[in-house]
Amino acid sequence: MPSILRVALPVPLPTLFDYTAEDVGSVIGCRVRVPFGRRHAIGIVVEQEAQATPPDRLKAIDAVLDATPLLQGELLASLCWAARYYQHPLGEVLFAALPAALRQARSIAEPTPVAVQLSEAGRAALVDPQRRRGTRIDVLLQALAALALPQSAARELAGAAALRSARARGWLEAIDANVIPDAANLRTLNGEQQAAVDAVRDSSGFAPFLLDGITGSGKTEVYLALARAALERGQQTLVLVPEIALTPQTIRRFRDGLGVDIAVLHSGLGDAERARAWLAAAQGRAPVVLGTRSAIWVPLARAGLIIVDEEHDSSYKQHEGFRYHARDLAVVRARALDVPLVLGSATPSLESLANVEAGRYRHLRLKHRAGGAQPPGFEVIDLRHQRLQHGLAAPTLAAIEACLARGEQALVFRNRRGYAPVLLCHDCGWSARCPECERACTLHRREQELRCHRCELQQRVPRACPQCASLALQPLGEGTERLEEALAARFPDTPIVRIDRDTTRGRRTREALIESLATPGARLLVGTQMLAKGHDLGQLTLVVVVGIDEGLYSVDFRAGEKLAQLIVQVAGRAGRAERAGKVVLQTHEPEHPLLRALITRGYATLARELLAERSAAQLPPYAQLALLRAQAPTQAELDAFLTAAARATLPPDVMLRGPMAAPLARRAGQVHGQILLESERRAALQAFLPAWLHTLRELPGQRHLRWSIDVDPVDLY
DNA sequence: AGCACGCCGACT
DNA sequence: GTCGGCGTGCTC
Repeated sequence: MPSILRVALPVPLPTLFDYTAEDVGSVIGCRVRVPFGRRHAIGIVVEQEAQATPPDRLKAIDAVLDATPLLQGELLASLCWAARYYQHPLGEVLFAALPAALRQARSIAEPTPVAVQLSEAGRAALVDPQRRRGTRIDVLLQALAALALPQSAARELAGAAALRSARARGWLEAIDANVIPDAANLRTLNGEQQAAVDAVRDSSGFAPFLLDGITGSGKTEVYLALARAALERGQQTLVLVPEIALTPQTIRRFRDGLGVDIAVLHSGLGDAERARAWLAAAQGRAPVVLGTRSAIWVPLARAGLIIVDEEHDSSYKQHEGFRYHARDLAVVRARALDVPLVLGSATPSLESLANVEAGRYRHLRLKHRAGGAQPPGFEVIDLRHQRLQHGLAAPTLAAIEACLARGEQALVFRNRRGYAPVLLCHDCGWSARCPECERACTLHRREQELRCHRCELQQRVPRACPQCASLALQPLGEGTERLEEALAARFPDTPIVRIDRDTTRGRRTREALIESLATPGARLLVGTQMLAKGHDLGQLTLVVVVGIDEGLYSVDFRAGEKLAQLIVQVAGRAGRAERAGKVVLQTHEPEHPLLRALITRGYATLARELLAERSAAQLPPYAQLALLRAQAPTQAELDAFLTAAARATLPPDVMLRGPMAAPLARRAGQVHGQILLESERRAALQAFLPAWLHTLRELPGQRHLRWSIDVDPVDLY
């Protein structure tokens, strides 16, 4: 019987397209090639109904491209849910979830084996007296004599060439990576860790947990034990980590801890590799999938557990196009898969803490540092009336000096790279701005460049002010480059390592730099966010945080939460078993309530206070937001659209604020504006949005206009 | 998003 | 006389 297929196509249209097909069987979730306008396109079937006499005017599909569905069951349902929730066209959502290699008509790459062991021939070769010893192949055979290795571990051990030639000689054979080798080396858990593991392991079905553990408390050990337990039940674990945390160090930790090959998904991967990891997960061959934000869309044939590490991290929110939040979707998927979910953080988001308060998540706490290290103490340095040397106060420098004199290591943290965030003319007030987006340009002195950190646009540094020809151009404020220079001048005999995006171009240099930190001895580190988490920085006993005042004065309602999280995360780098670390905070507002609360009462108490403020002000997580952003070449065109949008008839429990100018209202020759929708009830907002967006699409005069909707925006820019 | 159709300016 | 500018409209 012929059927009608409802097909999602990768176009920014909020509709599905219907086609006819003859005798295709069940093809929901399969890719199809279809005629579309005057061209052909690849789409995904999302609905199918048998119909003896299809209405004419429908075109027929060209071909079904998959024998088995690429997207199915729970994943397809979650994707449909996300498309509706984030108000994004389903076709684009489905294609965003597919690895690029599968978005085309190409057939699926043959999977490669994920673990290797010695074959019969390999065992014979091992004892063959004729065979040369001490070669890389020999090393490989010796290692495999003891136990099977994940392919990646074998490659790392002997090199790709040796692996290839050993396989060519028939000495190796592929085995199922789900065989759990004895190589897993899990550390013994302390009582708190064990209690957390037990709580999750004893849960059944969907069960969300907030694993709230201070830095150094060993959250990763808990993840490993849980993943191991899932492995023993023959189930898969999906682990999400923030962008900057997905390092070879992290991957190795999971692989060595579990003794299985880890399927890694991140942006740096080639199309083929990505497709292979994705398919391995889909077919249930990958026992553990580790990835960043987009890995939330991996299909899991035998799901057992989802883990979101550093769940407060804002890199889980996609900032353009399909603006989803991977942490929130982890909840959706865990529920649909009926598996436990562990959200881990030393500084949980207020959203997750509110879910704990509401009884929706269970709260697991790790209050002690593994190995008995002391938590660091805080010292606030009042910058008022102080003479600063390149942003550093005398007491700060004294603390650094004392630390170095003891032969210990200090970290100076500044969340701005470059030399100075602003270049200002002292005579006329001109400042260097990006010609594209009008933002202040950062001075990079070594390269003699002005760079825009938003659009990465580069200009030469002018010798004189372009406006008044004065030579009095002054760098204003300090970035990591300037701090490094100032510290090098002040402590000429101490080695200084700067770690930011400028000094770590290329993955390898960053790893090398960080590994060089492990050697003992006095040393100064200067760095950005990159240093705030994930890495083991060795022997720090002092952390100095520069530039926190910017966070205290920000208009963003989440600025306080973000600043507190940053300070706690950076502070977590300090201290070791024998000696408690110290954290120096420089500020012009030593009495600021947020700082006082954080230092005297700690993050948990501060978070509770911030939640009370959010509740009183009716802000998230106690209100739901959606932000309409629009841009046009002229103010008139923008205003016409936004005022028309604001005229909508609202349901009683949805509030509309605006139109208002966006922060950075003019950039790239475009005027930006926005409208904010608020509601106490998620359902009310969700019910209103589709109709509203429908009327927006119908509005006339959208020739030069671009607009988008952001459900649950993380920053209102 | 593509890709066509369509109606107005400077070129072999 | 045409090549091509991008405005506008459609895609089952």
